[in-house]
Amino acid sequence: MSLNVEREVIRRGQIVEAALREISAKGMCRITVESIAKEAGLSKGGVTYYFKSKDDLCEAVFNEFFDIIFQRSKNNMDLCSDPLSKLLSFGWLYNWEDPDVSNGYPLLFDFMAEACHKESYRTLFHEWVNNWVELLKNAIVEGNNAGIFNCSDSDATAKAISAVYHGLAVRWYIDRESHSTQWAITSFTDAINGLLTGSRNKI
Amino acid sequence: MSLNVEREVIRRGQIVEAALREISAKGMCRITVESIAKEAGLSKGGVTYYFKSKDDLCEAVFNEFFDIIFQRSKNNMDLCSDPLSKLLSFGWLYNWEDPDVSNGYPLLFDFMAEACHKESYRTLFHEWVNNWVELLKNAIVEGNNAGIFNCSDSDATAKAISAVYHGLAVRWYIDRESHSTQWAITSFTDAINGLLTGSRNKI
DNA sequence: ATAAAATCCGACCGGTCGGTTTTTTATTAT
DNA sequence: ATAATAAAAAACCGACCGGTCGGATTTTAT
Repeated sequence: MSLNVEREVIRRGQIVEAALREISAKGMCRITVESIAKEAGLSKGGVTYYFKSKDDLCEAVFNEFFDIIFQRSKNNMDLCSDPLSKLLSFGWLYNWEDPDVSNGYPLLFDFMAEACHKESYRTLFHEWVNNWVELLKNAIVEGNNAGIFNCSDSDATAKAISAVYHGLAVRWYIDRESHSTQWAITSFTDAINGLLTGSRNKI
Repeated sequence: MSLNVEREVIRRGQIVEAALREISAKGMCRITVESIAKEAGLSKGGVTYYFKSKDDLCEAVFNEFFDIIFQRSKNNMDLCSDPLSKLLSFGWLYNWEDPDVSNGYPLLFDFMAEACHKESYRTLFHEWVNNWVELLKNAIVEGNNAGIFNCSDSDATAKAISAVYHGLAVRWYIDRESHSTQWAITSFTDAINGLLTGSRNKI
């Protein structure tokens, strides 16, 4: 019995990871249940045994993906001690060598395109952003208490920081010839500084 | 003859606009040549007479879309006299009532998802961004000359401003309950200020 | 050892889509 | 008026996809 459960976990993991690679490589509307099965090393029937529909599987993929990125972000931030470097600890998301990164953006873009037409995807996105914002907010409040920042609206500021990172990442990923990693990091730093000291947080 | 040309221009316009509405409403992978034809008020054969493939048509749609947005941005900016308000003249892109806006984002997101897998889309994106950056760069240089700004790297700064706007727009559009228009505008203003005076432009 | 349950396979079905071809209708030129 | 040409509609085709299902195989329980 416990071996069955074990196997189920393993199989679902295999399938989700294969689907993740497939979506990232080809895009959601160009993949099939069969191509995922092949990538996972089993048959179409095998996949449908664990996921009752393609949509079902895709949702699992996105959940997994968001989880991975968030966990890594959190772990990375926890390595930093001072509040400002915590806010700047997302530089790893501009690292091409990292498979989570290079595979991640196509996935994220596909997800957002879908989110325009699917309520459930929008709420998932909302939750993901929210987790992220909470992380940033904690760092901001910490900085406020330490007298480094002086943010009266930590929530809005955190949301803006998160959004700014995203915007820079889009350009960095899609139009890489014109948007270097250095450009992204410098822009990120400068923009965050502006947000921390901006009109929203003036007394 | 010239009457035929006239008609062809009109028809192609009809079809492109119908396709634009369809893509925006349903997403690229859920529309068909037939649904576009229906929306345009003619038959499948009528559409393929003017566009030899679906891909062909989609490319025309994106070209049209990028053109519209850029032209409106430019016109709007030209209404402003001082450089700073020129940089801030993109507020209309956070206006739900505007159909170009509410229909535009799903289109843009679909486009970006596709761009991950299609070289030609990436170059189109590059050109679009570049046009936009030139616009911003002009305003920055103007501000430099007037002694209002002091940007040593107007290109990188312009790119960052453009990217920041984009990032805020994504959140504003997809997770609207948590990201108000006021939030977007304030964030935009503060971030731009940070970019204009940031480390990149320090002597 | 054997029954029962879980797992996996691959053929198949209904339906859809993009693209092509054929037919019909409208327009133009002589 | 009629032939010729262009435009639009309709019919059709081949390919593909998601989901189902019967059965083979493997694992677990008795």
